[in-house]
Amino acid sequence: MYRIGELAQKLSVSTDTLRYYEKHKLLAATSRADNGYRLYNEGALRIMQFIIRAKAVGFSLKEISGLLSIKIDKASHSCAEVKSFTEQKLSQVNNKIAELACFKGSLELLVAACCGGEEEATHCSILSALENVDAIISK
Amino acid sequence: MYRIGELAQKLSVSTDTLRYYEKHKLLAATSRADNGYRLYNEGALRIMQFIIRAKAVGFSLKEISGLLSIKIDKASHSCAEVKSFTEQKLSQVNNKIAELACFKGSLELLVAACCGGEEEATHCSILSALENVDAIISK
DNA sequence: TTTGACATTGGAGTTAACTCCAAGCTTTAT
DNA sequence: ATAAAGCTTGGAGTTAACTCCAATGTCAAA
Ligand SMILES: [Zn+2]
Ligand SMILES: [Zn+2]
Ligand SMILES: [Zn+2]
Ligand SMILES: [Zn+2]
Repeated sequence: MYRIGELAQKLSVSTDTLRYYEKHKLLAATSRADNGYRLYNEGALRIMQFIIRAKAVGFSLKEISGLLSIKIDKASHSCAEVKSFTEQKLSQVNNKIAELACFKGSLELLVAACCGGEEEATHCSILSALENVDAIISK
Repeated sequence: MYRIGELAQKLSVSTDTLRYYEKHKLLAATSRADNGYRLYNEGALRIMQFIIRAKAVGFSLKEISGLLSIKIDKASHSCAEVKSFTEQKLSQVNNKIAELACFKGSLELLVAACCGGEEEATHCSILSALENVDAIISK
């Protein structure tokens, strides 16, 4: 059994994070010592690793909570369910990427058009593009 | 001069947004009517358009605030300054895209490996990948 | 004249995932 | 004996950009 600090160090997270996850029903301590200290077993360690990996893939804690309840009782859930969950996440990620790609494109245009010199910004194409609807397109 | 509701409608933003921007020093009303109503002139309209365009390009309100103070006194600032500001933003956007691309790649692997069938999720490759460090890589 | 639309203010609520804090235990080392 | 390190709790603070609210005032139309 690990005390909270040991588990935290093993996983490179903070003890606050562990307590936060407990408060938010993601992972409770396995038991408590006589003095009230939280104690975690290997199972808890593996669940934390699950959570950390799911986060690394982009799932939110709320979504991970959903995944955990499926994982706890796999027999009551189907592959279809898990896959559609994952596909939904993927499509969210794709949407965000598209939005950022749009930002990226605009910013690249702005950067390319600006001379970047040390003179006064009175003629700066970046500022005029933001002032003037078609400043970049019309060039 | 526009009242707040007129300007909001013209720009497709909420009146709350306009008041919020005022509170946060992005754009104050040009003046006040005798009854205390905010009044905005064409200059204010153009500044709002600047803000909206800058947002569309990915700048945060805080960053836009910086851009506005440059824009107000262009002669005291250089193209170099504006360009580096924009390049910084671009690099932030690129970092975010890279992170999301990483999520995307992992999620696609997960989705591809799962059969998506209606049977029990006991054998689901997505769940095992999240449980087991190398579940996907080892396949 | 009374409704309805519009405006004012200050301040609270939202979301996510922590992070920090104070006040107070327990344990271990010196 | 005491100090350091670790643990407990509840609760507040953080960030971004709004959004919503209540209580109240203004103005035009029917
Ligand atoms: Zn220039
Ligand atoms: Zn320039
Ligand atoms: Zn399957
Ligand atoms: Zn599956």
